[in-house]
Amino acid sequence: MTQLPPALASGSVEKGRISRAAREEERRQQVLAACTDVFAKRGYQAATVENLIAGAKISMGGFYKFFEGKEDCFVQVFDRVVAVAQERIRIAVAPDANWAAQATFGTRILIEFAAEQPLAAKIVVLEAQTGGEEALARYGATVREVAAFLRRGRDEGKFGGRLPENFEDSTASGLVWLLQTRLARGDLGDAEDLYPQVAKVVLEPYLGADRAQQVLRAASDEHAASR
Amino acid sequence: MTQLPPALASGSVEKGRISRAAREEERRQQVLAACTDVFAKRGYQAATVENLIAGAKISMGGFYKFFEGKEDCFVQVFDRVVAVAQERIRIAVAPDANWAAQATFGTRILIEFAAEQPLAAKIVVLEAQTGGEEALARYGATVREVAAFLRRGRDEGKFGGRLPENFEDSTASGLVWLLQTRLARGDLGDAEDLYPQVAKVVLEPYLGADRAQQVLRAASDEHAASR
Amino acid sequence: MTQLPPALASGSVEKGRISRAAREEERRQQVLAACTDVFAKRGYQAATVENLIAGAKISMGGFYKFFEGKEDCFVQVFDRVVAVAQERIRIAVAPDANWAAQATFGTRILIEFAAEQPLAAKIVVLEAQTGGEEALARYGATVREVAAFLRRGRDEGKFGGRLPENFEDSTASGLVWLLQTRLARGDLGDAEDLYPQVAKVVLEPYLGADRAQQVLRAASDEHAASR
Amino acid sequence: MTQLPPALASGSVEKGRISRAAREEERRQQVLAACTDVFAKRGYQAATVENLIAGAKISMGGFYKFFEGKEDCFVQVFDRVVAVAQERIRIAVAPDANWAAQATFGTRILIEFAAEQPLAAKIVVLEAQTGGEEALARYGATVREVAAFLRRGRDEGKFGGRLPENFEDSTASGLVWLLQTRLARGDLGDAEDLYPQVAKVVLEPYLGADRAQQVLRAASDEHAASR
DNA sequence: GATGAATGAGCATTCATTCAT
DNA sequence: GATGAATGAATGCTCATTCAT
Repeated sequence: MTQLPPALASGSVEKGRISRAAREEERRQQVLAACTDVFAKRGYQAATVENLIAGAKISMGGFYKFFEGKEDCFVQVFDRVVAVAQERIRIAVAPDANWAAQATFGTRILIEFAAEQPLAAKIVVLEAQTGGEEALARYGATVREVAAFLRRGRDEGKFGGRLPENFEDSTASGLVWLLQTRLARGDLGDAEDLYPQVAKVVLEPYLGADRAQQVLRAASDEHAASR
Repeated sequence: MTQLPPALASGSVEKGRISRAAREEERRQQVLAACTDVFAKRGYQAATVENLIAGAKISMGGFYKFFEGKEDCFVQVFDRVVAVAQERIRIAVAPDANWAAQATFGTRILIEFAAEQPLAAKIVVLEAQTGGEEALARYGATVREVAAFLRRGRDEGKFGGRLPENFEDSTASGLVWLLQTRLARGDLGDAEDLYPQVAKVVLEPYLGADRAQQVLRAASDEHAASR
Repeated sequence: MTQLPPALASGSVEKGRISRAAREEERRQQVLAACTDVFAKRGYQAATVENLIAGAKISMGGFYKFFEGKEDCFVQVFDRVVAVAQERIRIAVAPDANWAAQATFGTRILIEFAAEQPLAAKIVVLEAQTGGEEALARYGATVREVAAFLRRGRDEGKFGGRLPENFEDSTASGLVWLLQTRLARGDLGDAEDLYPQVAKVVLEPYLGADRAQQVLRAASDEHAASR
Repeated sequence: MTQLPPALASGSVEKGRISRAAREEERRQQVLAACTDVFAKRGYQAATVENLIAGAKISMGGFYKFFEGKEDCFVQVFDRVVAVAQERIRIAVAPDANWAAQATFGTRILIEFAAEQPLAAKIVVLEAQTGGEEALARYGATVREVAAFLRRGRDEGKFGGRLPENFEDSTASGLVWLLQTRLARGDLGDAEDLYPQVAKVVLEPYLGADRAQQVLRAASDEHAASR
């Protein structure tokens, strides 16, 4: 099943409260993870609430305690997947690194995430298209966030200036889709091979082929060394 | 409305029969085109049979004469879009040209097709994901066909050998998605800018950066000259 | 079952059309009549759509062809009952008669109607209270119509002037309720006894006790003579 | 909120027990009063148990300690409203007074009660119709009780003999409905005007117009004097 | 053959009631 | 004892498919 994020805050002392709140949060994450899988396997439209409660092992009433309805459930699932991915990147990427390093590393983390949790990735990329208005809005917002990051790359290299206006939007959604399609077929092992290819597509438009190559090689060495 | 392919064979002489068969085929194409738009605009799941018969201006009974059901309708729509695209490529691309030329030209045709008929493209790339088992199978088959063509590129350049097994599958679906996302936003005008970028992604892995550049430039010149 | 109104227009000649339109209208009236009974017997809230389709012998789909939903069904039932009662009164009461005669005769018709179709009466008086917003609005409008007629009685006698503003509203709903309660118990035979009592309550406030008595006696004689 | 009846017996001495039993009874009355309002405002069917516990400020478990279920809650609410009204009448009406005096005074008390607590009145007259079998039975029983009292008026005047068998049932429920409709519109101020009219309807059938008038005038004078 | 009215299985959602804590 | 989270049966409604005309 789609993995859980590690409980975030855990410094509390008082026992009873912890246990209650923590167990609730854990349950919530379990439910969201189970729903992620159900949505991913059946598709947003085809997944029935009955499928969801069967998958999450909650009752009908429990479902409507957690969520306002099926669409709300999907939106929360979507948000959780995005949040988990963002958290992973936040933890892994040095905030004071330069753009190229952040982009390279972020790409790697994303690919690894998608490789580990293809169903979660499917939610964000594919099912969001049929998950109702709210889900579409979230999808758009997420793509814009990624695009906004990429756009900062225009200041990095001499090639940024000549790019078309919406270039980053295409790159952002195209890349995620690339991952998704690939991983949905179960080729998780290829993720490692895929990474340089993807990173190259990200970097080249901004840095040019030569510097992109340099950056990638450097990152690769560093990664190998850190093992 | 999504455009019709020109009637294929038209060398027949006998008048009554022709007229009958031709009119039926024309009607069939009209219906499929109308259904393409309905599916694209509403999504496979949300489109009701009533929407389809309203869009195609046929009766309920007529619908079930043409199609076995809603899913069959979608599959036929899907097949028709693919067939039309293939026909266009078949007509445009010289069958005895080398692989690089075919790839370059085919890419251009595909991009132009998607730019002209974004709704049809949406059917193939997006809605096929929620169009039932059969549709998914066709989607997979289509991607594999494209991938099979690409794979022949491995014999062309010295770089093909080191590519991962499933490399072409990713490229195939990734590229189509790139188009779709871009065109769904209404940026039809950018298609022209998009083409070299896409073609580069297709050619480079097989030919290397330098020869890819050459091929593209040559194709571009030829295209400009043919105008 | 709650009785049907006689088909209204019947002078058409063309056979096919008549038959079609007439049968549809007849079916419609049958369905409304059956729904009237179901709503009356179970109450608006307790009646399920399944009860209604079982009672009207239509399918689920048929129900939603006829009605937008359960509330719409109730509103249409309500409107039909009111329309039938109004039609009866319109036919029976001479339009150029004076107010007292109209009131006397109208009261008789209403009582007879309620005696014949207690379930229909229950719809208008009781169930309308729990039949949703639209039904409540219709109820209010109907009561106001009756009240408006009664109010014209203020010009007839010397007593009208001293009546409180909302006097007619109370009288209107009170009287119908009186009928309903009485008839719901199955005492349909008493309707004959009830009539003079009710008419008296209607007339006295406007005409005074003496003239009310006169009018009633005259009406009674006329009615007896007409038999 | 619907008012509470004064605690009934209070002659106990022992402090702890009193306090315990009294507090429980007080709580019970508070809960019933709150539920009265919830049922009256939302209607029996629309009121959810959650609404009731929110209104009565008790817990879910508490609710099922007090009541067997929603219907039982409604029945108890109904019974309490009837009991309070009866208690008021019992206190106000001299038990050895003649029938006419009791009827006149009782009518006044009832009207005043309905004017003060329209929501409570709504429970008895309107919502009881949709409050389930038991509630309907109680409604019938209550109406019969009132009718039984009225029926004793047949011995009082020379007119009682010719009245139809079920005359009193109609009068009883009709009158209460008259009040309800009137008060539901918010015309609480009119209650004073309404009283003579209602009392007249009650008395006349038994005493005849003249004696009814006398009795009413006498009661009116007495009432004025007692102020 | 062609039509579109009729069918009814299936779905999302609500809420009275129970029972573990 | 008191609490309120969990349960799941029941309901209003949609829509793919059939079949009488």
